[in-house]
Amino acid sequence: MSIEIKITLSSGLYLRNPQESNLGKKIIEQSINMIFTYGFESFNFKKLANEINSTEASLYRYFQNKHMLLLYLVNWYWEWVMYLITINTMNITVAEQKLQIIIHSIVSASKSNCLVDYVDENKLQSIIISEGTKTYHTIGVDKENAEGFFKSYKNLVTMISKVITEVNPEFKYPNALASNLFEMSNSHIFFAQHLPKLTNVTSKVNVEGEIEVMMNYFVKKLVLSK
Amino acid sequence: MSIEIKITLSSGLYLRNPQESNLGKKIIEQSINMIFTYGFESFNFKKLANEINSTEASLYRYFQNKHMLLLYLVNWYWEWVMYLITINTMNITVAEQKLQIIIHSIVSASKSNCLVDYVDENKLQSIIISEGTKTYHTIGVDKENAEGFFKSYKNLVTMISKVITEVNPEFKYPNALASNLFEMSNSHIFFAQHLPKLTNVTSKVNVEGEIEVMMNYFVKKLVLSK
DNA sequence: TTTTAGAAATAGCAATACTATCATTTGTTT
DNA sequence: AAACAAATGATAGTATTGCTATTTCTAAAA
Repeated sequence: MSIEIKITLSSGLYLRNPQESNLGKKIIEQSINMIFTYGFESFNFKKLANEINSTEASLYRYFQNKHMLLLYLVNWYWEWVMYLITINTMNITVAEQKLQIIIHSIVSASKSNCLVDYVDENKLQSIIISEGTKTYHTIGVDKENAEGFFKSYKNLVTMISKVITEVNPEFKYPNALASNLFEMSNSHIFFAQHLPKLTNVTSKVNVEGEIEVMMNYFVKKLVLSK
Repeated sequence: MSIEIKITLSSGLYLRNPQESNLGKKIIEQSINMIFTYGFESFNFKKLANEINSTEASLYRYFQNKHMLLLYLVNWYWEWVMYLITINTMNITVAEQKLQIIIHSIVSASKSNCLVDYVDENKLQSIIISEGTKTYHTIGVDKENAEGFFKSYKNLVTMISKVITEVNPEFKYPNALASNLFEMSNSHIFFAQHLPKLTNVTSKVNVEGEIEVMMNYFVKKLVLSK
């Protein structure tokens, strides 16, 4: 017996809830592996179906297409980070300290214990870093936003921005800083690995640690200095 | 008669230099129009060929594929911003002021006078905002980086980081801030239009102006405050 | 036991992402 | 003006992708 935690995601993201069947869980598990390994562009439902000994048609019963599957994974991640922040800041009263924990949660989300066995948070974070912004950099962004497909991200940013405002009610750009912290974390983990000239992270062994220090420094300067 | 300025781009980006023929120029001009209008995903060489009364095969003689064409456009933009910064800061000696001009150049690149008649800088900036990061968020990023396909971006960031260091030699993250300024500008122009909860830009009429103010504020706090 | 929902098997189709070949036009050199 | 090469066009073809549809099988619920 094990405790089963379910992340609740907008039902518009899928045709059939993948959390509620074996095949669904295999789709999530193996799609994470394949997108992680081969990238989103060369990933498709035929290859995934082969890998899990299912058929293309079966996968299309769960997700409209691969874009929706990616959107599902990305929403999962946003909810996962939200969950991490919520439990890690639960007993913290000092806003400043909350913000530090938020930064740590964003940068090191994948280092946390796994929530469900079929989701590899490590690979998932890597997917968000490389493919995450592709979910909204599409021609259909406004329609999908209206359908609530980015709600988890907006909630996350709203929540972080509230803590920023708690730290400094005068600060004018809490939402912008909140989204920037998330994007900055992703960008610089990617840059450190692939385009090191675009960052100042030098260590190869403790990329996340260095980025956390940098982001704390940025936040301190921006929100705390007068 | 007109003065013709050519932007020099790495020859690895194309098979045949599009700047050196009529067809080449039409490819650039019309691909910008089509990617701007329909997005990169639903853009392809067959549609482009139809639009300019050419053939698919002819386009493939200029670019290996549509990804390389996008990379070409993005490199063009990076060079264009570099050019703008260079001429706008030419006679400025105060580093702090240079940095302000850099921020203005990044945010309002499209507002500047056109360099060549077949490139619509306005649409090009919009493409960079929506599709730009897709050029390096691919499985082949390391190989393409080794071939120098991101050199223009790295040069731009290096150049900006030098000015940041000039302003404050103690500042530890000049490269990270430089790339972040560029990405932040793009992100928040996009967010203001499509996902306003992720930013604090409220005006619909002067998005660029507000972002410029915000970025100047960030830079001031980060680089100038002690 | 019947019903039924989910999944597998199979087929097929339109679009995409190319590649190859050959003919034609255009521009350059002599 | 003739000869040549380079660029482009026309046409065809292939493998893969992104789906949809239909029919069969299977296992669990009523």
